[in-house]
Amino acid sequence: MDGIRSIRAKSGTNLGGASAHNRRIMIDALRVNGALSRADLARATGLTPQAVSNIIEELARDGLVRSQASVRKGRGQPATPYRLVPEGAFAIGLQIDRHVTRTVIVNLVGDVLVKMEAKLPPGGPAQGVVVILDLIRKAREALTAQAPEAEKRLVGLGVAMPGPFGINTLYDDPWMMTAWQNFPLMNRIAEGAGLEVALQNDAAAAATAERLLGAAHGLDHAICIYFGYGLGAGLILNGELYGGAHANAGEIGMILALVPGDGPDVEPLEHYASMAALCKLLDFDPSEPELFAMITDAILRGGPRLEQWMDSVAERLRRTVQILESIFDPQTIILCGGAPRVLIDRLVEKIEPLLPSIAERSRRYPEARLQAGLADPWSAALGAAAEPIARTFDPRFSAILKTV
Amino acid sequence: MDGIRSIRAKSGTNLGGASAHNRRIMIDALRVNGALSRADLARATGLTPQAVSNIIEELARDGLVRSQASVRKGRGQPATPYRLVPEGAFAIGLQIDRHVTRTVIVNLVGDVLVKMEAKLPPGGPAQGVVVILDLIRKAREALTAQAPEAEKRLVGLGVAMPGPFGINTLYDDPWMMTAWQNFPLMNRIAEGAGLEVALQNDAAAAATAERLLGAAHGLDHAICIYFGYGLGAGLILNGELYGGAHANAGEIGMILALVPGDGPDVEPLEHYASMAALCKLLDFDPSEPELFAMITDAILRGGPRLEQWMDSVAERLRRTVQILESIFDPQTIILCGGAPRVLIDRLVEKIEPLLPSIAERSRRYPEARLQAGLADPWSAALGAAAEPIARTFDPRFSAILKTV
DNA sequence: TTATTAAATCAATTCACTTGACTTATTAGT
DNA sequence: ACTAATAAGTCAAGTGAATTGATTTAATAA
Repeated sequence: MDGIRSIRAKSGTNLGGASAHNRRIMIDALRVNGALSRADLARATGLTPQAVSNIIEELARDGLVRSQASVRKGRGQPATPYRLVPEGAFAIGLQIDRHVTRTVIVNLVGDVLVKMEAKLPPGGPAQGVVVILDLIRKAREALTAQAPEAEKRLVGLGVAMPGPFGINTLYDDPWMMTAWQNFPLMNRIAEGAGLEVALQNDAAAAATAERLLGAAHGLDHAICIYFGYGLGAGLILNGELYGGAHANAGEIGMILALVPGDGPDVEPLEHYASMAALCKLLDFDPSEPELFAMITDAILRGGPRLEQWMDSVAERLRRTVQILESIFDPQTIILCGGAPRVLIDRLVEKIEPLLPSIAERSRRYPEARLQAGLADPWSAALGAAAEPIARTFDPRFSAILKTV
Repeated sequence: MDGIRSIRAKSGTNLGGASAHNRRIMIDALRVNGALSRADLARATGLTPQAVSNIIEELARDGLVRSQASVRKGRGQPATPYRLVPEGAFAIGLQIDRHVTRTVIVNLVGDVLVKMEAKLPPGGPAQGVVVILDLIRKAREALTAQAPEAEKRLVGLGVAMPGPFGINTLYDDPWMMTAWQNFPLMNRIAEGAGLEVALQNDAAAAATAERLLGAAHGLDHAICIYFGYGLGAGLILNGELYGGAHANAGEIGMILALVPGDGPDVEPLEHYASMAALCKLLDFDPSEPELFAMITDAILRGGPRLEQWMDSVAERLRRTVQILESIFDPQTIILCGGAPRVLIDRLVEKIEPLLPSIAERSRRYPEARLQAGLADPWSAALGAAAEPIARTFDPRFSAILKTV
């Protein structure tokens, strides 16, 4: 179809693109800095005070920002700070996991307003999608009960699923959800919900959440290692989530040998370091509703088998962190996950001390080389909800350009 | 100094930023597609024909593009294609290596017009900078002899040096050029040459060269593994070189254990896979002027020691490729280097077959998963020269924004 | 009390892209 | 050979968001 004219070019832009960008940086600045006056915004963004005034006025009219009491801070007319209005926008997040689906609704600042989950029937996507659409409907009803005007301000629906996408049989195993990926799920959900739908893998979603309201808040270069049922990484580069050429970037669970002593038939990292591996070790059923509590208990009880597993996982992750630092030179690396808090915290402890790398610079950031992030069964769903917010309001190159 | 106002915000933009971007995408489109009519450009970029007409007219006035004979291609008025004018801009590249410094001057389309090198005196940067400035002066004289108008059209001077930067003693070894990095070299060169100066590590420079005129031409997601005296990677993400938070991204030479069988005291990858390691193996003096010829001879002669070394390097790089594919999901990976052609080609051969990864998709690009790129002692210098061209003419997010 | 400083606005201007009508040059079809 | 259709490209007026420069407002310092 594009065989006739296969001209490769980037998109142009115009006044509208510039204007859209300026609106986004205002919202971004308020999100990162809390509350700022127009004069502050003008200085920080390089725009003229007049331009900022016009933009803020418009954003206020749209219900996205609001002034608060003016503050005297020295000579001169007192400044009127503006802040984001939490009820300015809402977004739905949906996580589709192996045995369960979860939905979350957040507002502009990332407050969670609705949380609901449902068991997925074993019949595969054709039956699953019915459950999913029903769950979304119920969540929206709950939202409307809390905030009657919210429906009008829904900016999108984000979906998080285990990756990688578009690869049918790399390893023919139950670790991947092949059937789900081949089903036209996004179309069905978009139709059913009447919203813009975007798909991310779990790790990317978790990174989106970390950036909106977690440890990566305001950072432009951060790597989030997502320790969930599988293992992945969300890459925040230049302030944006990086997806690679086919939206599968960050699949660190697929990495092979890492640890001294590994034999030639070593399996992918994910087969050692993941909740799936832990469930196998403890002989827990991953579909068990009380899984998180059971794992938390098991870790608190301790025991040699578990300690040994955590030590070996920590050793692999220590190597992984060193690789990621060498490759990305990030501000920080965040270990987060759809895993119990204790597990993430214990792993971060055990991964220290880190291996030498280029991140070992004399003048470090406020940020540590490695830190713990969100650890919650809901973190992927939360990240899915963060995606439409980020896509609508975060400054991004692609938001400036025309769509051809 | 910024303790008083520590407001974190992104820059805004205006008509000027949009306009600058549109000029850049025109040049980019012509670079990638060869020659295009205004109508083609309008369709490909999403701008109106009128806007394209104005921009092209201006670029032609500035001597950056030129029309060629019009072509009839069916019904309708024949199109007038435009192409880049090679003499529209020039840039100087400078490579500072352990024992030698090289300079290259290229034009807008990447033709090499001048190539010169000089031995670096052992006295360190204070004496080295004299040699360097003298070399640059001579190169410019040679340029003026060829193209009298070129001096006015010099857009900058790129410098390539071994990284990492800003890290004094990670490994205290002669592999790094600590003294050089602590010397205010860039200031001295900028003063001496009267040009904008930018610093990259060798691998980043090589990637810049691959993108301007090598295997990554027109690709937006490519990883260039640079096999030189050290080992590094240049990361082309979203069409731009990615430098990380501190310009040290891509230091894959620092990665530790990789290969099944490595012991716990494994050294960084670079100590196995690099020209430095090869020189050690063959007992060659790296400062030897005929080094490349000697290595080429040695490889053509073959021998068990060399084969074994290449096998082991190939095994490590195979793992590295699998890691990079898993992490970046790129369109392709390019093995290039300041190393003899035969070595690069033999390594690419030996690295095949690649390990399974997410890059193993059914519908591959035209591009292979792994391919050989530029292999030349001059490739880092060439890349250094490509940097100012890229910075001045390539579409980039930061080029749209105001400088605060 | 006055001068200084800073926030914020008003009104006019600018500039690059867009819009819509028009010209020019070629081929397809009768 | 003529006419209609198609496409490239231009002309001239219009648009919209940021800029410019003057002005107003409200605070503190001297």
